[in-house]
Amino acid sequence: MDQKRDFYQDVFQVVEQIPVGRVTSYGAIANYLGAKRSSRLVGWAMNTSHKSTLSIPAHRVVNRIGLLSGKMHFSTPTEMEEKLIAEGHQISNDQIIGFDKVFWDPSVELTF
DNA sequence: TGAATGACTCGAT
DNA sequence: GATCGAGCCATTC
Repeated sequence: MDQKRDFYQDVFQVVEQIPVGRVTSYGAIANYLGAKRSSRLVGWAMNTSHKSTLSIPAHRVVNRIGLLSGKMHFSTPTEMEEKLIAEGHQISNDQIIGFDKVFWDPSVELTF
């Protein structure tokens, strides 16, 4: 399992690379890792990230439509949108407004 | 060991 | 254009 942990480490590293005021999607991270089909694993990585001592800005990671699908996994269901709002984002109906504008694609920004 | 689940995504109807 | 179903990979019970 330790080897599999590297996958999480990579996910965490990518999430930490997300600049403030920008967000990305699980599929984008999975695609960057070369496994866009493993988007679910990214979600699991976020779940495990909460256990990690590292502070993973999981609130900057949403599904492909900018919906806060994982807000319910935070300490409080509103913590995710609260943090996003604190970074200057606008949330409407648990969805990020202008998601296309704030979308941050690691495979493009990091120019792998 | 086997089966079920999950913070997703894409394709088909 | 919108809705429904199947797929994929790793972890957990």
